Amino acid sequence: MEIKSKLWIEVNGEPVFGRGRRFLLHAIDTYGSINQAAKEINISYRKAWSYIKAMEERLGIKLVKRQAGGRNGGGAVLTEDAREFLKKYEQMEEGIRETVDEKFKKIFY
Amino acid sequence: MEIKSKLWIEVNGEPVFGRGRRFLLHAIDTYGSINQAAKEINISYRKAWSYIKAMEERLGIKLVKRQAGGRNGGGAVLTEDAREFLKKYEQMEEGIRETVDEKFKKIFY
DNA sequence: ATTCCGTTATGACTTTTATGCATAACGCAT
DNA sequence: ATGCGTTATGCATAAAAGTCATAACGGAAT
Repeated sequence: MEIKSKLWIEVNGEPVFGRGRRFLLHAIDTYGSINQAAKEINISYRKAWSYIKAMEERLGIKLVKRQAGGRNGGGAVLTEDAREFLKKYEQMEEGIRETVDEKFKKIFY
Repeated sequence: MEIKSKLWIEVNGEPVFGRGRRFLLHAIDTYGSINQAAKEINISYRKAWSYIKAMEERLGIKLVKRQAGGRNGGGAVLTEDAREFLKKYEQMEEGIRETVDEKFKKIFY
């Protein structure tokens, strides 16, 4: 038996950001490619792409600058806005899970 | 833009308890009927029933004593185990949402 | 006994959501 | 021109969630 917690941000009742999307943006930042990033975090490119599309639409912010074609086939990089958002979210998340786990152990064991 | 958080318990990777189920058990305790409880928390009887079934199977604990037929058509009451579990979960949940909301405001505003 | 009532119990269907597949378009480098 | 690995999407399929209809129950009133 284990405790799980989830944290996400909504806009107009629609989810726009959570742990999965955080991993995705992070991986894009690392690998410079949506495709590569998706593989790395074990989701399909299709899904990654849908995530990004939805995030950008709902947030009204451009998060990923993409280029199809060109040297190495193209790629993707995070915008400054994305980096800022990511940073805030990570701060947000930090400590929450630990708090939850602690509480769980204290009560259920 | 708003923050959302969710807390739930899993057994073997399967969810067994969360806020919705907490409301359900609580309502059953109050109304003495799954049917009535479901209406009260705005879910279908079918869903409520599925919840209970899954919880009991996965937890391996009898949570709701039911009777079909009889005076007033029957009804349902929580077992002692259910009450205990509910109590622990509520302790668990207490304070978490507040912590999250606070953190969110501090960072995003 | 028979009927009535509100309940539990489930199967079957429908709708929605998520996932996966196939394919087009891109543009630099060779 | 051709090749390469990428982004970009429509479309089909699968899975999950939700809805609907109906059976069975058993005490109480008739």
